[in-house]
Amino acid sequence: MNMQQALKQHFGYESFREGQKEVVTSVLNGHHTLALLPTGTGKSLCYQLPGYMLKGSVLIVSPLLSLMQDQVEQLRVQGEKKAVALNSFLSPAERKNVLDSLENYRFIYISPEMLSNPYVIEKCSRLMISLFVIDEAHCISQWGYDFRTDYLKLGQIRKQLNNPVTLALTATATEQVREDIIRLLELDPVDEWVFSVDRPNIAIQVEELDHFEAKTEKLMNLVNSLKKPGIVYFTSKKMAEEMALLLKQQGIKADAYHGGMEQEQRLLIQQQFLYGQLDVICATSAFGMGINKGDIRFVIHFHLPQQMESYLQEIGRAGRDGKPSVAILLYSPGDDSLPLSMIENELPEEYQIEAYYLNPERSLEIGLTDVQERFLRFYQILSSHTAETVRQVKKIRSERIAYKIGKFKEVKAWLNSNSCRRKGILSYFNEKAPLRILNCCDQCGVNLDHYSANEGEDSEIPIESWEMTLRRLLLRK
DNA sequence: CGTATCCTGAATACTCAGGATACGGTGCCGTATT
Repeated sequence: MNMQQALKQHFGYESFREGQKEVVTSVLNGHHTLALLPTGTGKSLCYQLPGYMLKGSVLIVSPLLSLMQDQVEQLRVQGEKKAVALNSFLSPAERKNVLDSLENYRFIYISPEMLSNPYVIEKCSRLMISLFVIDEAHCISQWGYDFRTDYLKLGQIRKQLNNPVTLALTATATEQVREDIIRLLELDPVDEWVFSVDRPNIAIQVEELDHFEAKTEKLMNLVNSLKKPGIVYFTSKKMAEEMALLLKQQGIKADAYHGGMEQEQRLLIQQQFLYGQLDVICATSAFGMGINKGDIRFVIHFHLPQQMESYLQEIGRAGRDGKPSVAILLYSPGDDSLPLSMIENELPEEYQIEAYYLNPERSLEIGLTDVQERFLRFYQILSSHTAETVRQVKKIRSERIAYKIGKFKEVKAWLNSNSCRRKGILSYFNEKAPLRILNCCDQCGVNLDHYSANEGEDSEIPIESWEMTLRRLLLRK
């Protein structure tokens, strides 16, 4: 069966979307592949289709339990029964059952943490793996060095799994991050498929306000007037909750979503938003990965993102249906402080590094957070000499902090620039400037009235400029 | 670096100014061996 037939048979599609064919072909030819496809392109098809055409099982590393459950659920709906999520939702008995019969599954989803378990590696190494997939592969670079260090082990694990053909998928990765992914996974040689991250139907607006109160007031006005549904991003859980409450009091169907809430509650809010019972989600960065909602009309940032990648990923949740949408970033003096302090506080301080390695018996007294403790434990392996470990970990710490501050400074530079916002984002991802579009950004000119709830359903909001239309027509085959 | 909260001392006020302090995001996982 060829690709086209398989596509029709298993997914019911007649044709591929941009990028899918190239990625699938590369994988079927047995090449390690890194694919950067814009949000909403149907990345899962890139490994599911080969899964049907190749012999063996597809092993998919996924960052979130909810994502895995969703994917398995979706496969079941498509009629695929041989799919399983190997994670802590399984009881010990279920887990043993699955591990003892891995070859019966065509699609196996797993977390990097679970896949770091030696017993699990051993079981998987006996499996015929047709394809090893890293979904949301930017997590390797973004989380691997500190927050979820098991991501850094994937290169080693890949070898223990006998070097299976590997596909790394992401929607946001700069050239540097892509290099990082390839190096850490030890993919050599590799086919890279990089498609534009631009989303021309999303207008980009940045607005500076004099102080915090003005920013809050602006937010209220925007949420009241803009066409919904929409997402408002905050850096603080508390603020997300307070603003959700404030919006509710104004009669807006809003609610909060963050990592501190009960799993059940998070799921409920997500479902309500998905099915239109909620219009506005006030969320932290916990919200969004794997959210498949096409009609999100606005994404507002009430706090500054830590890096351009996060920003692009978050605004990319708007307008997946291709209809005009808007991304608005609000900031006021002093907004730098929160991201900067979070960067500084994430990793252990120098004295804590010393205390942890030099006086392990006293390490409980130095008040390490969960993340700090795991960071120190992970890098313990660096040297058999304690003093050397301390020296190296201090170095890793300061380099990592400097790197993250550098990333944040890029956000600031973008904010303070006087040129086209879209051009700024694209050049950050090494893309050339796009053709001039209408309703591009605050620098090029954008009329927010177009995005207001009062604007009629059928009103046309121009996106294409005449130059673009002309070029599109000329290029048509 | 800001905001929120709690405490203290002033002055004698059903308070208030100002200092000290804490806090701020993302998620996986049997720390026994099967």
